[in-house]
Amino acid sequence: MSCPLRLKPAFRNFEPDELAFVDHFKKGEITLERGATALSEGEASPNLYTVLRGWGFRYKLMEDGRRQILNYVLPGDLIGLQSSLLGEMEHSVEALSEMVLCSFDRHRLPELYRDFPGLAFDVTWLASREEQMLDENLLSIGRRSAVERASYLLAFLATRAQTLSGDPDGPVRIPINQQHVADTLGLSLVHTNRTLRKLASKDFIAWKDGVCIVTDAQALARLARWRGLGETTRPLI
Amino acid sequence: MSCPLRLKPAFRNFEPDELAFVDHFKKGEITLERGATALSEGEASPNLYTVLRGWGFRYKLMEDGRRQILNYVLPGDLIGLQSSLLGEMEHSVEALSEMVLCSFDRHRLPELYRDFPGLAFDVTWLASREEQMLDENLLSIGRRSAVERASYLLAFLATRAQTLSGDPDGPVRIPINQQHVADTLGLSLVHTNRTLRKLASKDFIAWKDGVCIVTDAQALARLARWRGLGETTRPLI
DNA sequence: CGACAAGTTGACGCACGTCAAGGCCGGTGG
DNA sequence: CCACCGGCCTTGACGTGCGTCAACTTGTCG
Repeated sequence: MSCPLRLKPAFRNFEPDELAFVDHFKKGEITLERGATALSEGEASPNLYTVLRGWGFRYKLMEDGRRQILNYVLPGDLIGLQSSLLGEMEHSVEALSEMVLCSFDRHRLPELYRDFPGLAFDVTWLASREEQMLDENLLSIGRRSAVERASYLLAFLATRAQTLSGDPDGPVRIPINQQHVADTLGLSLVHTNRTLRKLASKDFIAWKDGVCIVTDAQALARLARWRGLGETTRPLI
Repeated sequence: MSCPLRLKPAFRNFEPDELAFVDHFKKGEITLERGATALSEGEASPNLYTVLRGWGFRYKLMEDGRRQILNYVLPGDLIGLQSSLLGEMEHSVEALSEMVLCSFDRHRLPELYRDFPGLAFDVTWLASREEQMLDENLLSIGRRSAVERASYLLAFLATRAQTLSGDPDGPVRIPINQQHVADTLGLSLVHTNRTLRKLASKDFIAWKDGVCIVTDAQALARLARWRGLGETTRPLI
């Protein structure tokens, strides 16, 4: 049951015994429709997942309906770690496209830590990287203008997608709509639309069939004054 | 060299061999003045620290000087993990008061993972908790109004301080000024001041000698529509 | 005494939010 | 075949929360 993701250059190579354990640790695969909820705020999921295919997003809701998207999840990302460690999810995860998840039994996480320190290190690595992304996101929402924020977000997502696909240039298709962008940036839908139109008029992006096409990620990064991701190869559980 | 922090009820108990390793892992103690920088963006620090005493904050800067405070660090928090795992700090840490740090050699982290899975688990736990705090912070900046944001921040910091002190009520002294609040909330200094005055006029907080006194953390939490921290006892490295 | 850090307040402008309407498109049902 | 609908994007008009500029206060330190 070898994982097709492992072949990608973005991921680090594993030792045979590590691979054997991960296979063994794996419970099964789950397919989600676009719009389906992978994990819900408040639940104590028995599972931990690695995204194999598709896009999703993590978000929080307030009682009165205000929604904040915290980050996006792409293939190779680990989700549900919070509930595994802290007992309960404090955010939800929803699929943006059809999504395939690889599920693990969270009760066997101590086993992983006991027998495979290299993999345990990788779990921490992934958590730390998520933290780093959140830091940049916080800077963006707190201190960037609307145009800068939108530019940053799209450059960020395009870069992540490019790293995965291995094609650092060329247009990227991001399966989100403007409501997602608004809820990520902390802006209203109307103002988000006006902001995105500015980027579209410069031909940095385009909207088509309800998805965003990023045609010039570098220009967006420059506009946002964003340095880019310090990408090295990464682990995959 | 037993740590005075360990005696506090907020932290979990350790096994003797774990304690022995942590002692052994420990390189020394560092004292920082108020305003001193513990870690700098861009550097690859050879150290990992646990805060023993005092307050600090993590922040990022943009080239043009805009500053965003990401989170605050209190006793028991681990700092410098990013640089240990990902190679380089993407944020800085500055002391808000005199601060004592316990330093560890980051090159020995693999050793910790290899021989003490329980401690490795704890490191991940701390990273995951940090992520959870950032999530709430992001919701706050993205979706809460100025008054709600300020209320949330002060309730949050007061709660953390109370958990550490073991005194869940009573006034809390938070060693920050209004510029820190502004840079945390993503607001201007002037508007932050006006917002804080509203909270002060309701006697939820007071400013004195350049520090904030929180007198009614629960009222602040209610105002911010914040559910509070899901605090259990926590590990300490 | 001046210099500086930190809080406070008023006046004014702008970036953003809100309300409202309309267009485009694919899906569904008569 | 058209009628209707819902999801999504778009645009105009107008209001407001917050930013900016500027000045004053108070306390502390030299």
